[in-house]
Amino acid sequence: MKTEFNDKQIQILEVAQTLFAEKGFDGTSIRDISKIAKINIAMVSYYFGSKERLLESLVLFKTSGLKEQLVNLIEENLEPIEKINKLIDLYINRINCNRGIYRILHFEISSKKHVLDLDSFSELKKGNLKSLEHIIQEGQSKGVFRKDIVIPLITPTILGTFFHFQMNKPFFEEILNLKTESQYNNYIKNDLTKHIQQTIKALLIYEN
Amino acid sequence: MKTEFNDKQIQILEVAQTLFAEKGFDGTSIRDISKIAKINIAMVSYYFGSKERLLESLVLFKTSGLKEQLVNLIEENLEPIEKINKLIDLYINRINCNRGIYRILHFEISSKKHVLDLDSFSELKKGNLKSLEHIIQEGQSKGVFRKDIVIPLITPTILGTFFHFQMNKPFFEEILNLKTESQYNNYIKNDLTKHIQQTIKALLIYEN
Amino acid sequence: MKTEFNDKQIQILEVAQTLFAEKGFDGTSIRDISKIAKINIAMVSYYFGSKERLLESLVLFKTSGLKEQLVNLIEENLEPIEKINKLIDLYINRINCNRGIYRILHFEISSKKHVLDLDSFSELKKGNLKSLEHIIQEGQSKGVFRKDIVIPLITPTILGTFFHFQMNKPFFEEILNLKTESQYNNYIKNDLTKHIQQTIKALLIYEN
Amino acid sequence: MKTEFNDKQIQILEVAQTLFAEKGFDGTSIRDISKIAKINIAMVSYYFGSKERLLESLVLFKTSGLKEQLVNLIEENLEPIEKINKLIDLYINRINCNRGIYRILHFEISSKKHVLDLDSFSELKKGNLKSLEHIIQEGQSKGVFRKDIVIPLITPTILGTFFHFQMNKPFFEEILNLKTESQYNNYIKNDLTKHIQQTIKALLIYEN
DNA sequence: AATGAATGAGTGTTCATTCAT
DNA sequence: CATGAATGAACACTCATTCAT
Repeated sequence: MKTEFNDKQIQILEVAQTLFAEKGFDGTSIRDISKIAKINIAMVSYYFGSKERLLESLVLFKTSGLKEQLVNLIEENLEPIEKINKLIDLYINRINCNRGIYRILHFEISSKKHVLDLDSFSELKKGNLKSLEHIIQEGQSKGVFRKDIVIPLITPTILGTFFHFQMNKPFFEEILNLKTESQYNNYIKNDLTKHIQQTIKALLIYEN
Repeated sequence: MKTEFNDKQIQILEVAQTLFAEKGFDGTSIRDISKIAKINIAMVSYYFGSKERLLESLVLFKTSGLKEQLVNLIEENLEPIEKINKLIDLYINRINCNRGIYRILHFEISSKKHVLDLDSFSELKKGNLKSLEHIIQEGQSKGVFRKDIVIPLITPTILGTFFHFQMNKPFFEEILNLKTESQYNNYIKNDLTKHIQQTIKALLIYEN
Repeated sequence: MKTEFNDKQIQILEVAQTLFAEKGFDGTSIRDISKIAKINIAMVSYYFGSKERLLESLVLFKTSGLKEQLVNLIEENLEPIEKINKLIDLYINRINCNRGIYRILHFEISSKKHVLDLDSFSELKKGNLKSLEHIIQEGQSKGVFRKDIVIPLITPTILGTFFHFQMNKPFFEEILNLKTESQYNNYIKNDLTKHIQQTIKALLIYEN
Repeated sequence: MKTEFNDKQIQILEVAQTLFAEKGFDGTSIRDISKIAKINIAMVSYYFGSKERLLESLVLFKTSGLKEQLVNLIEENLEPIEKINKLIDLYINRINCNRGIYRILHFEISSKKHVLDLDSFSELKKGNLKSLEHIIQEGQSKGVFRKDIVIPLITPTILGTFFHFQMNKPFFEEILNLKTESQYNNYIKNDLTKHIQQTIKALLIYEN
């Protein structure tokens, strides 16, 4: 599958991301997409082949570059815990910018996995896990992280906390008294991120 | 909205839960439900009014009793950390048994909130939060929990970790080498639950 | 598959036959059918499941009864050659009344055979062949028909001649100077039928 | 309409013939043709004007030369019945090599007659008929053929028998136990051709 | 001379819902 | 009280064709 898209394709992908985020994959029709993107209905099939292949392209489009960012992070000259914190920052930032696609990737895909060719996404997840593993093992060999950590369960805690917060946006807006969109986004950037960082740090360092 | 359902309604609700879990709300048609539940297509609209109101009923039906369980937990004679552990156990157990509905509640509902009357669910979440608050404050006054905890963010970490694991089932089955359904379920009951408990304990107790 | 149809289904089947005859199976849309039959577009799928299953139903509907007619013919007290002539009459008459379906059966189905469940039609053809066989063997044992006849090739000559005439209707209207529909139909009933009867008789009796 | 085609046009025509034979005119899309012929989608419209005009060109392309063959046949020094037999051979051979186009010409064209400019094809048929007429009249004047023959109905019997056999290929493969393609083709070349020749001979000679 | 991009109209089918019985 | 029949709207997708280059 090609990974480069022209302007019109990108336009479609952006609209698709927004709508998928708002209404889910099944809840979004290509009519919706074409109407908002102001393109002909046939364009989606024409450019991407089908609605499902549009999703695949969207995944490819929006996840490109993450791997490089992680590799760069690993090679930075930072303490392990600082790398972890930066990685959490990176994750939340990226996902926050690409809400639609990540929501779909993590929560809609299980049922469609037989249909979608998402090996590339699986590879991405494995790569991410490897990066995390690398950082944690570095911390362990430096004697600052506990030895008995189940590394694959770290990511669910990082991303799961964030997603759960996002998915229950109206609820948290109410009980945390976040009245504007910017207050909400600031809360994510500051308080929620800090909470996740604190949680992971405690888990990595605290001796039960 | 009434909270009692007859046998046929319950039958529909159970099938709906299963299918919603498998294919999502939009991905499930009334036809699917009526075929598997072996009832007439018109029954869903007849009994519940519409597909969306069916979902509301499902929420009501499946979340009833949780509040009582939490209140009972609070009143047990246990150490705060033991209460937290038990609460995590309780959550994961319940959600694991009612996968469909919880998945929908947490990840599909935001987009439908304008349509669904989910005040009752919001109330439930607030009640849950209150129970958690109660336990944590008990631990704080006993001097075993840190004072600077943002309590509303504890639930996202507990549930988010679990959901993220669930939603990426195929991925974790592969990298954790869980070959059978029972191995997978055992991993949740033992390892994943322990991971979450450990995480929350570290967060509550560890002084940064 | 059920073989009884209600009024509306029959109405659809009749319209389908006409349109299939005029424009072929692929050339006819269910929109065309529904418009002319003055029914909702969804009715076709609703009643028959799909366009292809509509064709199957049409085959079933229009071929029913033929077998009985042939069996009755066999048992009549007639000379073999008279039975053959009557059988040709019967064929041409039936097919002429159900042009659409027979045309499709003989000329469109080969490419669709993997899709259509037409065992029943194949059975019909075998039954017809058996009836023909029976009559010819009777004639052979009476000493009036030749012994070296390849019976399965008789039907292609009977039906093929008729179909070829039909399919080239405009051509034959021109060269035979058949100006009205009734002239054309009369030509089939009299001259063409006689030609086919004469041909088959010559083939069955004439010693090379 | 021009009757000469360049290499690319011929390539398209060959592919079109194959696909029309397999799936019918309506069942074949320009996309199918262009994909298999490995040419641009727009080429068909560009070279031939439209899909229907492509069919017209195909007819022209594939029927050219037949007339000459027939004229040559007439002028050969053969007995009338031998000419008839040779003509049947010629027909079946040609048609067998150009199955697609003849099938369409005889069975799909009636419905499209308002659209297709097939005067040229009609001329061809008239020419063929004239050749047949010539041979038969020769036989009649030699006293070997009956005088009361309806000549225009001879062709339907020759071609119709063959087409009907072809169109019901799976059926005849089964009941005649023709297991391979070559067995099937041999049956046509030998048995079916002989059957048709015998039939026409009987018709032409046998006095009722 | 040839083609990639683009399109409006059309395809068969499924949807949640309504309604007469 | 319950349901089979029916429907209009929407679905994803394919069609033959056009047009700027």
